[in-house]
Amino acid sequence: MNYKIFNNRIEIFDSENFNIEHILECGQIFTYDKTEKGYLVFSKNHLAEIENKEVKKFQSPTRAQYIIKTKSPKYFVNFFDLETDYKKIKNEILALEPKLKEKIDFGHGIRILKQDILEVIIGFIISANNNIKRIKKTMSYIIEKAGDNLGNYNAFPSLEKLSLLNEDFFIKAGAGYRAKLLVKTILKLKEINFLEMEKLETSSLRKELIKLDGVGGKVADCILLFGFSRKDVFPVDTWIEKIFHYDFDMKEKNRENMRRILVEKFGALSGYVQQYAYYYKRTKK
DNA sequence: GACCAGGGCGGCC
DNA sequence: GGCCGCCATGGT
Repeated sequence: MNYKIFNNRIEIFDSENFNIEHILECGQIFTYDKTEKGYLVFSKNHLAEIENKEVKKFQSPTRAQYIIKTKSPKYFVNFFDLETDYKKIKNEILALEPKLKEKIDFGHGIRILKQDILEVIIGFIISANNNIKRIKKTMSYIIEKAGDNLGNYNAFPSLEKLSLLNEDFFIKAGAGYRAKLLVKTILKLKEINFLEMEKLETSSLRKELIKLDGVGGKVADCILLFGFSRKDVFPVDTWIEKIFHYDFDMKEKNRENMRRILVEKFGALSGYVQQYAYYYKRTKK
């Protein structure tokens, strides 16, 4: 993608394949805030401030569309997946299923973030039978109360710090009945070698993730997609279920069966398709 | 005051 | 194995 990297910022010139609202509001991340100028994004101990310059079409194409202000530009080049060619991905999806054009056009600026695995695991355990506003609120409570202060913001707590928190803390954070699941999983995570896990193929890794408390098939798929960057998964939630019945006019009721059908159809493109479909269904009107 | 939210779990058959 | 009721709680 067309971008330039400096020592304290990244400039983005491609508004067709990068739209910060599409990226952040498509439900893949819960650790961000909307501001007057744009967005603040938190990941591990890093912070990025994204400004939309809203360049008009008749203005010079040498002017940046977005400016990502950060002390960690290299980290966010990887985080925002800037080296992946999304135009190519969209064309491959359309070749497979032309019906998806409206959904891809609607969320054309989506990019699948490369998030920290620990944050994704915690976030998506909280996500079960929950809504995004409340998930965000719970996550920011955890960061605010348990993360190291780094000046004007806090880092996401390390596994060590998380393991010091009890069920009562997560209930206060608003996690509800998921609080005890979080405590159990955090304890299990301390025994896991993440580097070894990353070597596993998707189906084996999925089975390992499901062993964690609060992680079933759908949450495992989200962890695989957003944390392990595996694109050969298709998380089926209540919104995808609606699309499956309405847009695709299929009568299958079992989510596990829907998942199998969708992954079989879209293969290595599944994760991308899921994001375009989800964002469209949840956002439009 | 229902109904819904990026579902998972345990009990029952 | 599949089905079903329950689970906390804020948003709408």
